[in-house]
Amino acid sequence: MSKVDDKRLLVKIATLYYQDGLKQAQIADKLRLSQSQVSRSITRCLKEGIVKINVVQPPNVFIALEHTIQQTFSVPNVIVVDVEDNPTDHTIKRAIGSAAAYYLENSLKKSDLIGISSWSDTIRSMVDSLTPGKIQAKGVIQLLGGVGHNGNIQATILTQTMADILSCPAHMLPAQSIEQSVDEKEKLLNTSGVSEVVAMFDDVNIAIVGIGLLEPSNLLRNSGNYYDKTTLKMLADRGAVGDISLHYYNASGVDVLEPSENPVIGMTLNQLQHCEHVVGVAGGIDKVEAIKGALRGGYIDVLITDRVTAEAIIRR
Amino acid sequence: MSKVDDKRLLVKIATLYYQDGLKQAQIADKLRLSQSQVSRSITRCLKEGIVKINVVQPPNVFIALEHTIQQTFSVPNVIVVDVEDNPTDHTIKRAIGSAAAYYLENSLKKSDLIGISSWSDTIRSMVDSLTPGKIQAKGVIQLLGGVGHNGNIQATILTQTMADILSCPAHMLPAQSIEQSVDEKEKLLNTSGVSEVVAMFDDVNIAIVGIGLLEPSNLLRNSGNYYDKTTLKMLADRGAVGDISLHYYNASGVDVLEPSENPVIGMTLNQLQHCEHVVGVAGGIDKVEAIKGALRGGYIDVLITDRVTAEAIIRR
DNA sequence: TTTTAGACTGAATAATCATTCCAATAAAGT
DNA sequence: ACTTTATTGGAATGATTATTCAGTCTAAAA
Repeated sequence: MSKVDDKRLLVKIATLYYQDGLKQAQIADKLRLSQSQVSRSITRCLKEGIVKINVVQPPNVFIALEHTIQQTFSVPNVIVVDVEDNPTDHTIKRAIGSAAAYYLENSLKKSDLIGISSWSDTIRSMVDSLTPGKIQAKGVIQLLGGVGHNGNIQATILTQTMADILSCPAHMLPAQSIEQSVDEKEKLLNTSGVSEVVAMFDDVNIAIVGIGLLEPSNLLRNSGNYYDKTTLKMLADRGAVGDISLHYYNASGVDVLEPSENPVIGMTLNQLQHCEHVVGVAGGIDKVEAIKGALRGGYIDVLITDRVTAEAIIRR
Repeated sequence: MSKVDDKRLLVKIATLYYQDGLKQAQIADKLRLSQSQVSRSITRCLKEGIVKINVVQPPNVFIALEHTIQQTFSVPNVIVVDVEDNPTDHTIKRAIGSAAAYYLENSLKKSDLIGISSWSDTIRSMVDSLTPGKIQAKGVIQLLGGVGHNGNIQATILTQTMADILSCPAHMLPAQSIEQSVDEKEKLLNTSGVSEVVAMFDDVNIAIVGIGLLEPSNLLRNSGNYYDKTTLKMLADRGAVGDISLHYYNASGVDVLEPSENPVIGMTLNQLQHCEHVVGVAGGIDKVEAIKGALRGGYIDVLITDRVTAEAIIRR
């Protein structure tokens, strides 16, 4: 059989298969071949470029960018949303929040126990974008203390709102974010109300976390729940580039504090690494190094960010 | 939630499946979906044209056939595509459309102004096979009126779709195909909207035209844009064997109507002869005489047809 | 409000496809 | 001429994908 005839046969098979939608068995029957031959021929068509499959990339969808980040940092999934070229902080948070809401609404299972790190504007924006009643969860649990001594209840409200939207119980963490001392923390960890919630951390399926800078976010600053200048200086000296739930890590993603020196009540970085599914939401040029650190630390399973930040992440 | 997010997910799934070769189960796992969802999404991608599968007809399989037609009719180029022995009309149109798309994608320059005669199933099929974003053009212009009195906008849509695929402006011809009378036509030719477009006909580099029978095509019949019985009879009496853009010619390829009796707004046969590059797409045994006429008239620079029709063309 | 039709979902299963295995044949080397 | 090695074909099998089904939810209609 000549090479041309061979090729013609391949084209014929490919046409019948892809254009006419025949099953391999039908084609085999028609052309007096075995089904396996047809299967092999189709494979060959793909390899030899007789059949071309292309995925049309609509503008403002950035699969390639996502792919690059996934490869570079070994993150299972990255979602990049479109923003204009000089986005405001607010625009970014809205875009990411909306994408995160979409992601959650399409992937949440009723049996999921969701943990949220409550001091993030982006997560707040996500909650705003969620459609109440559309999906359910098993529960929402606060991954970081949020009842400030100065009567701040923002974080609690966020958790409760989300639980309402998902028609499930909310589990609050009745503690400050940062306790006075490690001793204080230990004591609190043994009080009822705190201990039950902390014990649930290991059951959290999905953790939704923001990624923060050394500089505290607006929400945090207003709450008074953040480290004092001296400690911040110390963290900076140890190379901290960002935080997740107030646990600071360096450029390689390593926690800069020993457990014994950490006064924060909340899910630890170590626990996060063992959590089944961690969704990290963060965007903005200033957060690039913080995000990279989080990725390197292997804390994130899905990164949701904006185009401009994503482009900055892959630039060295 | 938003349409963009929805599409983004589809594109991502399609990319992972077709480009990265992941199994549906792996994708489901990665994106936290069920395998069924992934399968259904892929089907949707195919249906919505997010994924395009093209079977490339290897060129020059029928060199002898092509060569004979070129010699016999002095056509610069003939492309013959393979079809089975008793092809359905639909099969033929798809095969030719796909070959035409391939031809276009490999020969179009960014500076080309493309004219399409909009009432052809084959051209529609070609447009379906084009991959959006793969190539660009300067513009797409409608060579034949397409706004029917009965609200028909098919032709307009085809032009617009093609322009979108080629990322270029579309130039519509806001007129019916066949006007009430020659007077009516003259009047319309002077209205703005029509005159600008008609003036561009001479700048068209590449005209893509179907070749029609005296009997109107399905598309035309449905639109109501065709001659009445009496006129058709008259055309037949004058020996009309086929048409290009509703301009009818006889077996020798000579226009059967004087300019003064022609109520059609669109590129004339004379203009077509002077057009740099005319691609004629047509197939089917019933079209043999119409195709021969078009070839004899010297209207076609590239004929794209199917094997069975080609064989019939060279049989006397 | 209740009803009904339609649209989704995921689990299970049916259908389809890819691959393995082995025998047969052909090509190349000794 | 006779191995040896490579290639090919097809049945059986294992893997993957599409579809069905039963249940849930939504939204329109009564």
